[in-house]
Amino acid sequence: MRTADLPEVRSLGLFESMDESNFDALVQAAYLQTFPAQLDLIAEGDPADFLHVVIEGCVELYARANGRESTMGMVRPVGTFILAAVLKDAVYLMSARTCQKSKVLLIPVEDVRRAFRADEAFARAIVLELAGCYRAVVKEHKDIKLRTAIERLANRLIRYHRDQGETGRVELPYDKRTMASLLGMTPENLSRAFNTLKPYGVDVDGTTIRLNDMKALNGLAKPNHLIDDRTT
Amino acid sequence: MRTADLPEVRSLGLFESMDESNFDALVQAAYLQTFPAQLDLIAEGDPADFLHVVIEGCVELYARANGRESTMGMVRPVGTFILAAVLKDAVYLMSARTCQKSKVLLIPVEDVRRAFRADEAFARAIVLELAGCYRAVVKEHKDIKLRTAIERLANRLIRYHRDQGETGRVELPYDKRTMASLLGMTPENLSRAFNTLKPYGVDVDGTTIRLNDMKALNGLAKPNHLIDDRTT
DNA sequence: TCCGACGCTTGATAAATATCAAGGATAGCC
DNA sequence: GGCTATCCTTGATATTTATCAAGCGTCGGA
Repeated sequence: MRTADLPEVRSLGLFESMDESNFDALVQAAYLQTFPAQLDLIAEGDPADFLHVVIEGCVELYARANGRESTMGMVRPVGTFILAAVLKDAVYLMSARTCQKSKVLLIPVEDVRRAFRADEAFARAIVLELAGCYRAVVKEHKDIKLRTAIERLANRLIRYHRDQGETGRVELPYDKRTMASLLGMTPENLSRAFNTLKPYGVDVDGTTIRLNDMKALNGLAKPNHLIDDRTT
Repeated sequence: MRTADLPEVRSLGLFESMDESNFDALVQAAYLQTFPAQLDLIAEGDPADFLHVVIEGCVELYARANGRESTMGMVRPVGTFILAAVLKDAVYLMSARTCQKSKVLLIPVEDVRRAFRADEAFARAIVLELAGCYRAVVKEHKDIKLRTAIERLANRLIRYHRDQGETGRVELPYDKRTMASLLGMTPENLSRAFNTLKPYGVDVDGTTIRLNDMKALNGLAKPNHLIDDRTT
């Protein structure tokens, strides 16, 4: 890795409490690479080789089965992916590809494990990151098992609205096809879901959504912090 | 905890590599309790107080939202639940109740965290358990996003069949209402799904299922080890 | 400027799944 | 034995979601 990138990486939650010498050793072995958009980084079924940390850009996690494909999640800075596979020394359960030009830190599995053993602060940070990812999937799973497609969309809009500062306008972070897959529906259905939400003050203009009646939208969506909050 | 139960607990994967004194301290603080069937152990939204380890019996994890309820998973010996909430010091995302009379080891959160800090072997065991739970949910999530209800049922039958020694007969481990919720469908739909599988050699007699044409069933189900294998 | 590719939308239809209502089997209990 | 509660199944129907096909708009390249 280039020394110019060191401070940036050092300040990430995952590494900031690490011992200096352990961090140096970890970084010595790691690669910080920039990938173009739409590039496949890993494929499900492959054995875990590197822990991936997204530094810039955005990475899509997706999975395939029976000829179908579904977006399982999106990783933005500063998030990791396939941490569980690395720790268990198992194969990847999901594939990953860049959505945009992205900078990714790649740390060989054996070095992650060595640092995990050697550095208590790193071990604790890893565990918190892992627990966070786990809880995120549980929430996704609750979302899809307990809500209809329209409720999922409504809640997602409310969530993005909050994330973006409650201005009455939401900018969709991904194209609609990706949004649809992430929400567990087809693109056609997403279009129709937006139409269904029109009476609740949801106006669509490309990737910009206006939310004109939060009260009505909240009434329909019934947001639940045990599903929609990302931080807890 | 009663001293009579000590060896049994000591031999669990989570504890067997622990230092003697650390194990003693942990066990000193823990409770081994037996609960009757259908008893609520924790409720989603409550702050994490104990790490739960199922020693005997069976515990159902479930969640509610918008007036709906869904079974999120089942924990059998020797599995833990709500480990992530304990480690993150957060609220539970799921509720839990016993399915049968069950023996559960309750370890106060602060003692788990202390042991995690003090004992490297315990920390590693915890991480492996957490990573395992995480991967299990990812698989559940893939199952529901990538398969139809009938495919989910077919694959579940194949999985139980393998677990039970491939005798051509499967004993359902839970009643059909619970199976339906676990598989993300209504009880009525489960009944119909069984009927749909009849031409594939699936014969239902109460909780006993005969699988008379594994080739046909496999052809329909297309099992995928990245979804159906529990160990990796 | 025109063209074509692409992403999105819409309509028509089909398939999957849920709901509501009723009926049967089974098991525990008096 | 008969009663009752519970669970499961079945049928009829409604709702939700997907599929297929076409059309519309935009954007970038020739």
